[in-house]
Amino acid sequence: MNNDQTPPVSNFIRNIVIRDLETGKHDKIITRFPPEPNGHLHIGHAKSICLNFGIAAEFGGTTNLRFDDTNPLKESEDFAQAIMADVRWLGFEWNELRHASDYFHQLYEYAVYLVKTGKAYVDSQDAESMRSSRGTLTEPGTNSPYRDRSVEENLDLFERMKNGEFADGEHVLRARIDMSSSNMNMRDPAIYRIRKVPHHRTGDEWNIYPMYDWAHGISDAIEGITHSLCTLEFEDHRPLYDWFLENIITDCHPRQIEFARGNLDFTVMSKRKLRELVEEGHVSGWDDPRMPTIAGLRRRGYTARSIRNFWKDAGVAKAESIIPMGVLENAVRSDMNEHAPRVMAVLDPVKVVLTNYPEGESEWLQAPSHPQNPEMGTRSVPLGREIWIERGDFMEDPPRKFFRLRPGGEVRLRNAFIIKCTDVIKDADGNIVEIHCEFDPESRSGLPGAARKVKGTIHWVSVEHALDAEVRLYDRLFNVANPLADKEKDYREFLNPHSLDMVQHAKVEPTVGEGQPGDYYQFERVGYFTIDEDSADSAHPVLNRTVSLRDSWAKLNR
RNA sequence: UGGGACGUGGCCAAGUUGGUUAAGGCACGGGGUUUUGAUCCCCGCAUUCGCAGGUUCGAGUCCUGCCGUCCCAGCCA
Repeated sequence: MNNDQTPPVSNFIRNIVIRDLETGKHDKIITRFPPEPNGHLHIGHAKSICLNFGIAAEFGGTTNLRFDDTNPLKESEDFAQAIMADVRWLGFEWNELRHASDYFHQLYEYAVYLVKTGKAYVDSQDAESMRSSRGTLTEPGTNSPYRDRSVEENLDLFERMKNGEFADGEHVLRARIDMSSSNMNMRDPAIYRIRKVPHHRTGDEWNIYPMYDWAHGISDAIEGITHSLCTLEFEDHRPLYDWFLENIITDCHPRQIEFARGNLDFTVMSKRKLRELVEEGHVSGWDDPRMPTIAGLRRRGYTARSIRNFWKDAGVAKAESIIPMGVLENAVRSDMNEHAPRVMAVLDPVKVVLTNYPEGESEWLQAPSHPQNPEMGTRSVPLGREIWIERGDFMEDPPRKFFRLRPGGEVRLRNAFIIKCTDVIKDADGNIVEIHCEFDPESRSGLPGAARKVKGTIHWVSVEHALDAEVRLYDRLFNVANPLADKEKDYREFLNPHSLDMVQHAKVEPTVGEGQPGDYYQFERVGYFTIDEDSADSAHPVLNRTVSLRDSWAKLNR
């Protein structure tokens, strides 16, 4: 299957980079991943991370992690720390850690330069006036009455803005470009606003903070970025990005290239909505295993490798797309199939008594940790007279093609021997409480008799030795593919009430007790499960279902 | 109804400066192996590239028109 060793996939950005290297425009590629520390990273950010770090690494270049921390109202060091942890967990290491705030002085000096060259002015209209004079999509804007202030006055005002002589909103520094531009971004965009609030890195040093457009391109130039990759909604900002770099003095002019975000169905991806889900308690936190956040996926059991492979498979292009959740699920299945040790666990247990097995005795069998990969070794699996099997693996009156246990029928116990159902014990209400079986000693794994063919093989766990586990069965967070499609209804109305199904007393093999949080297993015939961080007691582990196994039997019965 | 962008099979997506059989993955269908109805292995799956014209010996690749979808009117990023 796909893995990191797989050859790179062609895409238009990679082609541009290759060409720039061939033509000698650049001899080293430098990219950056520029998150705003105002929330947690999600699977969509992972696409950008894989792209930025991946493309630089492929061509021997480097990537900086740069926090776009220009809005102290929304940002915090906690988010920054979480973001760094997520990037590293995904498997990437930045060349340099930078912050837009590292450049606040340079950004300010460049702004002064812009004022001096007559290309920026202090506007003293209030926000409302600015909005109304900006025009509309089809009508040009009108010039601010303050647009033609003298350079001296602008310089004085801007400095006083910096010095904290004015209140928030009193003035704003604007670039003097073109109020009638068909591109709204060019209608004298604000480049500095007054915000008399402390910044998580610069404290109360500044009373003014640069806007994204001003800070971003210049930060790129300062760092010598060669290719500034961003998402499609910034396409309209490119003329501004270029205008700024053309109107200050710099010998570096990175190329901004836009690509489409990666959307997934059955979830929401906007930071605002994810925050709402957390703050309103619809999920347990940013790392709730149902969240599309990196932290959530990690806790769910997704491996970093599977996420990288997912984005590699999805590709990079400019067409907006929505990728089925099944594709992401397939990426973990594929990765875990290769690496997860196999183990047996019964989620919905019913007791089976092997009537011809000696009472009071038990034994330890050796079972392969991974049948297709002997190098993963074996583990010891205990077996006794009483075992748990999956309730669904027995039917009194089964439909056609049911290969599991039935009255009088035979089935193989995985890694053990063949058993035959001889009796079914029920309670007063007719519920099955116990199933009696006889085992065939000749059919033990390893013996010649094991070659005997029976139609089905089921998993089981020794009653005496079973660990009592809490298993959390996760499903999609929403019950519709696109929770935002319905304009009449709020996306929260589509939250899937069954996205978490807690199983309190699942029975698992003893081996699982040796695992640590983050370790994952394949529960044979069931799915892939990861030990949760809530797992404190090795005798009572807590496991999250990352994803189920493919189930063509269930599909057949749909 | 201003501007910017996108439209290749169910979902992604590759398609070098037009050259002739339209990659690959996922999904799907069929077959085989199998002590996981998993995995794995075969085979199949767009006479066609949003639509309509045009240029050309030849067009997904060029031109024209049309249709559809997305983004932009924060002192957010």
